[in-house]
Amino acid sequence: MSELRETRLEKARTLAALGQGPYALRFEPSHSTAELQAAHADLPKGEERDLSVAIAGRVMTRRVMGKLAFFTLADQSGPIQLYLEKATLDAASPDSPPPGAFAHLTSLVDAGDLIGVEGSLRRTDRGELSVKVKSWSMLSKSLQPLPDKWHGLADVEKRYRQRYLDLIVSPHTRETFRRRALAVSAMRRWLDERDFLEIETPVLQSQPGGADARPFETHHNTLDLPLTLRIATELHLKRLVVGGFERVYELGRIFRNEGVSTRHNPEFTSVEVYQAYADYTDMMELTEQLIAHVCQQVCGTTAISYQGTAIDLTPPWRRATMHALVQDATGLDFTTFSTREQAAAAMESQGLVAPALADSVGRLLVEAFEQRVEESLIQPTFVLDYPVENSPLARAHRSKPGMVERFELFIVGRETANAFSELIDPVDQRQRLEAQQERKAAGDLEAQGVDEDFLQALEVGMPPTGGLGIGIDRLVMLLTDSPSIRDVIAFPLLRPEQRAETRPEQGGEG
RNA sequence: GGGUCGCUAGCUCAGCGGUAGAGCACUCGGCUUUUAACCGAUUGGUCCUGAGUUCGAAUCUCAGGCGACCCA
Repeated sequence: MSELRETRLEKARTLAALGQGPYALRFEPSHSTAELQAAHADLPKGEERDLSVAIAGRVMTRRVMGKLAFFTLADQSGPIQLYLEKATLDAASPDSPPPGAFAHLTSLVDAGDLIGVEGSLRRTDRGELSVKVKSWSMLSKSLQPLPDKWHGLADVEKRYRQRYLDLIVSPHTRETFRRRALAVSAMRRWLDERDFLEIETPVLQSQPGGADARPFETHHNTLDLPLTLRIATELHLKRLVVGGFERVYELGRIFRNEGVSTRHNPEFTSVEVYQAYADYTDMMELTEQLIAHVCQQVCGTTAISYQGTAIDLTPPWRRATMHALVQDATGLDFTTFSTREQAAAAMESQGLVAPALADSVGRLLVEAFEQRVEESLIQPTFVLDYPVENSPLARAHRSKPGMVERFELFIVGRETANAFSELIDPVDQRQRLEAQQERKAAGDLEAQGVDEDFLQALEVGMPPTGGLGIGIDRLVMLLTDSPSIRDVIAFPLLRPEQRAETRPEQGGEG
């Protein structure tokens, strides 16, 4: 409450009068708490090491008992105990005005404050390595109380809205974002070492493309130009391959104007990788090597556990065609259907739904896959060979009519990566995009349009190329055992909270 | 878009028609080996918002807001 805040403001004023900020310019720690814990693990109970260390961090808990006090101070690396003795502190700071350095420390420092301390090391009789403090300084006064020290922040909404509090009190949350950073940097390093160049492509585009999704719309004022945020990086990265970059990638933010769920956030991160003179079988190898490497770097193993299920990411991974998987699960062999009606009737006989929007045998095959197979693919599985109708940017299969050379990677029942032997024939590509355009005109909001500039690039000649996209957020969910995508996005999209002061004035009736 | 559940003190929660509660945090007092410190005292509320039912609503009803989960 504001009374609590007022109390802390008063303490801040008192600190200022004592020459203690309360918002310091800088402090130079000599160690992190984890370094101290590691370096002095051998210090026996009740003994001291008379060296001088300086550490900075946030006061997490306070235990004051008369002329002795224990604080827990946490920096990024973790906690350490402060051993605060009145006699030691007062003797080391004789110039401190009454009632003395110890009293100032215990009465003006609250849980949540950032302080710096200098002192020696001591392991207490109870075995806790502690900094025996000789002097201290206020680095930043907190005006807000910390969440419950025992229960932490249990309210998920508060954890997302006030992620800073979640990070302060939840080591698990900190570890999740540390792992995310490790995963992203391991991925970049792996690609860089193999001569892939990361090249940034536009987020603002006049024509969205490269995926089936609804874009966010915006506007450029000076050019008076309607623009959309990118829904994929595909079409620009391919232009770069046309331009002669044989190995390119981009790891960055993608925006899709769709719903929010445990697996979807309107802005998310993908990496797309393109390798000239390669096909989708090369991309399968690249995918399993890359993801296994990242997993090894982040988790120290490729045999992990996700929500209680053991997942083995050690290559090689299972490969199966969509046809075979659907046949195993439903008994239906989609290669034998020549008309949509035939396929739909067969599906319905097996209790599957054949929606009207799925207007071809191929689209029904995908429907059957989604209804009966997808969620059962727990261990990493490459699902091969998709119908051409659903894959306007993938090249026709070398031996299977009506299919394209495409795979999606499924892990724990979720699509985690998507790759093609890229379509490089500009005439075929134009027909495919025009078919998309027709669907769009017929009301399919997610269908793609015809990107003339991209088609012109293809006409200049694009080498045979393998392309791959990986959903970083879903991969990080797997590597951090997180059940929701919001657990791996520091600031997930939420509706703005309606605050009292921003509420509209109560006026006339509705 | 549909369904279920939730929203009460700074935090974690109880209360489920009859004076708004507990633990922690805060404030004050005590305490030199604590680590959810302890002991004692105090303080703290738009019970998410609005309307309705009722002698009386945190509690029941309706509408709305925000969120979680499931489904599409």
